[in-house]
Amino acid sequence: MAKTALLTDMYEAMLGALGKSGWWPSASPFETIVGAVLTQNTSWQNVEKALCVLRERDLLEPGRMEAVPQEVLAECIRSSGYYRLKAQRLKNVVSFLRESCDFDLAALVADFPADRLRESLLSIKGVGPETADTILLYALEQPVFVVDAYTFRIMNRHGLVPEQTCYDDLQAVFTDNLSADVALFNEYHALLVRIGKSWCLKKQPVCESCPLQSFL
DNA sequence: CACCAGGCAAGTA
DNA sequence: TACTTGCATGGT
Repeated sequence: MAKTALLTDMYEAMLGALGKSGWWPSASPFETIVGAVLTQNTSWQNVEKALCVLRERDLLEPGRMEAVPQEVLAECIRSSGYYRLKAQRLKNVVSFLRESCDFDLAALVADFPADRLRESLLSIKGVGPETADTILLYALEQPVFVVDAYTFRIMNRHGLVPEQTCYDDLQAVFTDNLSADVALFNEYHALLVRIGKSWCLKKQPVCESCPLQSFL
């Protein structure tokens, strides 16, 4: 299929231009999950500050995050924006982890196939498709392709998907044409985000310096 | 000053 | 079903 070759060429172009990304930056799967919630519609720079505070307070561990009052948790993550909302969302996630696997993330993966696990994650208030897939790929190392606003912008901009493409359809473009490989999906999403940040794909035409220009 | 950032849920018509 | 709005800080 031609799309497979196109997607592979795009990947190689980005990797050649930017190099390996080394995602997800975190010390533990739980920290990755917390970061996934905090980065919802928020710059990673602001998320890092919140993660630093959580680390200092020794709260990047599910049992202690469960124990701390929500208002205290909210103050810790103030820099990440939507902080009252996200404190509630983190509490929801921690409750889910307690009830579903007693904080044993490996057991979570062992007990459910990835698609059932995705449904469970989506049932948590505050966990939508991107956050669920981010948790599955970067924290639980399942071969799930993460799609986000950058992915859509880039693919739409290059005429590869129509304007009103929904999350699942965009995700299918990748999963239907690439092998289900954790390392590949990890790096591919990371590269799309990094390209999206560096090359102004918002209003102007794609810059001449964009590694993806040749795919227009 | 305006605008954006690695979304999501709830409300409205 | 298909929009719209609230959530909120910090950088450019």
